[in-house]
Amino acid sequence: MTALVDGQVTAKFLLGRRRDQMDPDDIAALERSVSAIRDLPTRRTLIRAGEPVVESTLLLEGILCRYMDDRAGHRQLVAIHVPGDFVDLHGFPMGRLDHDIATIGPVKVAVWKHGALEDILAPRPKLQRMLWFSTLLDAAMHREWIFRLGRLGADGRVAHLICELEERLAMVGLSRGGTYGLPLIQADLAEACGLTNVHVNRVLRALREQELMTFRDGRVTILNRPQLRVLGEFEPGYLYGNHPEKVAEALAGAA
Amino acid sequence: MTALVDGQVTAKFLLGRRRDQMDPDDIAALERSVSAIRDLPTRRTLIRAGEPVVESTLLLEGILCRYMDDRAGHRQLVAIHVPGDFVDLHGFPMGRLDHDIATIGPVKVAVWKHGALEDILAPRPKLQRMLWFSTLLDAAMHREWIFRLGRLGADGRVAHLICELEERLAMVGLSRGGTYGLPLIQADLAEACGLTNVHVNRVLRALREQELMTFRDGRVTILNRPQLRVLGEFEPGYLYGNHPEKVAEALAGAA
DNA sequence: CGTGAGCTTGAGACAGGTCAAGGGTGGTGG
DNA sequence: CCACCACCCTTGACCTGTCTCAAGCTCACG
Repeated sequence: MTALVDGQVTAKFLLGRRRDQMDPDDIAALERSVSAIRDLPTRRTLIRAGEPVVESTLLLEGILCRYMDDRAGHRQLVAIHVPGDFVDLHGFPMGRLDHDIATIGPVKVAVWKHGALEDILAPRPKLQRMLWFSTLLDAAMHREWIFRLGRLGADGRVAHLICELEERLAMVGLSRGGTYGLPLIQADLAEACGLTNVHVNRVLRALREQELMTFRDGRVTILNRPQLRVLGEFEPGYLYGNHPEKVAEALAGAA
Repeated sequence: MTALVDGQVTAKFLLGRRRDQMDPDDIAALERSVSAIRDLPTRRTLIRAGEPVVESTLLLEGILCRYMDDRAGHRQLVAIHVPGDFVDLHGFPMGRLDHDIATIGPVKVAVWKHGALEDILAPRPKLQRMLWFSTLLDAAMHREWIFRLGRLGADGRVAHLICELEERLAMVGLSRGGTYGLPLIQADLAEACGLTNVHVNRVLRALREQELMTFRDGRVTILNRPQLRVLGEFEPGYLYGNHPEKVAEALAGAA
């Protein structure tokens, strides 16, 4: 349990998206109804598929993932979450999840009991709309992942993911100048890209040799953003960022 | 413009899911606020990525798809829609879409102006929750498609899709006894499965020779449902059907 | 009866998987 | 302080699933 300054818990929620359109009273209501702040260790499963979920989780620090296992036990990541993401808000309207959620590194999260959400949302259709919107961002990213797996080769898949994470982390102030911390191992990248870890290793080498990017010791450095985006066929429109052109300029300037 | 008996437009919406939990007054409000019923021809693009969307579409008859193109112009389907699906409800909270929507065969749809939705949803948080839920079904299916593309081989991908469509069509009464109409061509299946049409053709032959299923002239016939589901690693939980065990029994009985 | 859209099959190429071995590094315990 | 171990990264050799290219077939329709 960590003490946080009032108004800080949701500080990154929808940041870079529509946070500026949120009603301050709605934000205050959300802040007031948090039921707990928790720290969780590395590689811990938070929620298992099928079990009833009675609370929802906003990621404050660290990286979480959602995944599904195939019969042989091989994991497919279906989402990677960064701070500010309302990770399992899907469980609120649905009542259970169809996949597992787990930490990758250590994380800090805030949780809301679904009952508390019910109470604050009933009289606040606009806030409910915002939460709805935030789950649709997940859906948009899911679609992009389908595209990534269905149409891109191994290099493109890795490049696309690295570009997406840069953009998302930049929105919440966690990526600057083309470099960001990413506490994944190569096997995690493989599970996100539908590849083997051996092949991800080769892809990373190729990207390094082409001087497009590096990924070492949990840190990504993008060396040639335009080329990396071409390789990954990355167009950030699906992230529904506030100021896509301004972000693009800022990033170009920083590179 | 087609005349429909009052109360029929949304008859399939959430059918087999949570339709029975919907408030009759909410349904009536939805019915009343329909702005048009339209018939659309084969292979027609309805909505293009990025353009502002001011109305949302409920599919009444036929099959629609959502897709994204890669740089070379190759299409990746990210969703296939069946009657009862509120296809582009995502555009209501989001304002625009990140992908295109097109018909496959001829379809009949109902459309709602977003303004009309705003009006009926403001005082109806429960209805808004239902619409939210329906978009999260799409997200759940997206996740399953990610799994399909990331972890299954060609046979499994096709098998999985065929099983999913059977289950979804059965929920709205359009699949019986393991057979259903599916007005796709092999190239559409390929675009949904991240494969080439040549390879889909070979996969279909293999599935036919193993007496698991056939697909000819726009009709699917499932010959060995248990084996097909094993091959596709298909578990219908992600479809959030009302009575998964009853559905399973009914289907087993019909086979 | 010709034409085109969709289906089918074959042969060869290649991306990525599989299996196997070795190397670096940090943590732990003797 | 060193030895060991676990975890992760790296590389090589070979294998296979899927793609590519190409040709022919079927059938509905004008």
